[in-house]
Amino acid sequence: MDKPPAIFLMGPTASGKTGLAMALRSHLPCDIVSVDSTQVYRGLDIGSAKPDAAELAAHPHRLIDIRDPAEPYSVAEFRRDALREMAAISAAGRIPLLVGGTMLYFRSLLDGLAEVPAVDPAIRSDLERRAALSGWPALHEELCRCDPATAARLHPNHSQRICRALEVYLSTGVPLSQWQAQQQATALPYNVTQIAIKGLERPHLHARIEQRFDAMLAAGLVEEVRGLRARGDLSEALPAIRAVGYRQVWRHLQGNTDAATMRQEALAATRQLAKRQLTWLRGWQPAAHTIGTEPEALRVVLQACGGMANYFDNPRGPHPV
RNA sequence: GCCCAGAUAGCUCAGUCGGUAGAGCAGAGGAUUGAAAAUCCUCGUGUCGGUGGUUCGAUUCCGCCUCUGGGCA
Repeated sequence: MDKPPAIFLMGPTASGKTGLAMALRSHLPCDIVSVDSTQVYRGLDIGSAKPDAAELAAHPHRLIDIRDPAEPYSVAEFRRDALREMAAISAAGRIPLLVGGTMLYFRSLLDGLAEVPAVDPAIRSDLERRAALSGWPALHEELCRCDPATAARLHPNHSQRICRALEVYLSTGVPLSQWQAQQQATALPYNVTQIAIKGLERPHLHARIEQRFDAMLAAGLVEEVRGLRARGDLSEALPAIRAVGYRQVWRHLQGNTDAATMRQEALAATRQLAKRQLTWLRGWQPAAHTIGTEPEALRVVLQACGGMANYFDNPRGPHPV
């Protein structure tokens, strides 16, 4: 094995990833990198199930609290940031432990991304304005003319991806499909052990989701969101405020829903998130080791990491640094 | 006790001028290349509250019963 080791710990929301990651650290010399599109935002603490201050002090997480909620983050930035953090961890002779549930982010590390130049944000707002007038199917027809390959893959109602494809073409003059075709195979320079927590029965996972959301409410989630609203510069259009839980509480604070309805909507949104994460995991390539969430899982993890057993004896790793 | 209105999918409800019914939400499955906790696609048989009656045929009309709202006592 030429490449340094790395561990991916993936799983649906509320499956116990964070706890397991922290437990792993007492057995392996690893440092945690968060793979979570919501925990990147400062001030989104309770609702994003961020580890608390004591946990973070004992187990530092990289790529948490790196963004203001008013500034959207993106996969491309994640990939860049994560590779940088992983390199730093490896250079220190430790193992990067990537933990989270944002499956597109994991995917981007495994497969790379097309190198599309940044696009002018004004183009997107213009497209959205036009969509509001004539509907996304009309813009899909337009995409058929400038990027038929991408258009063929997209349903005429698929707002977000039609918008992205059009803005890339309008901004760069080159179809998105062409940028993607030019993408070079960029193998991740790590020997990755992938672990997926997906053994939970659906009713059990739903029960955990409910229990955890009620704990979030008890911990002051509504107050947290009230504070975000009080800033005055945030809106439902931002990815941070669209996050599961935040969106529903935001609507509640606007007076659109009562507390009971807000809770039901948030629970449903969380279940749906977990379902989508499990859909990713079901077809995951290369396949990950599957584990449950109980203590025995730790043993399975360590066994799966057997290839790095030498790290137990030699914390500096198999490579001279 | 009397009067009125309801009772249809897990939930909220629509509908059938009598020919066994369909939306939204929930749920399930899927997609996923710079918003991804996002966005989008597909999937609806349920004693039409119970029971008698009219009818070729009743979830639909009529009677009674049960339950739930509301009103009057």
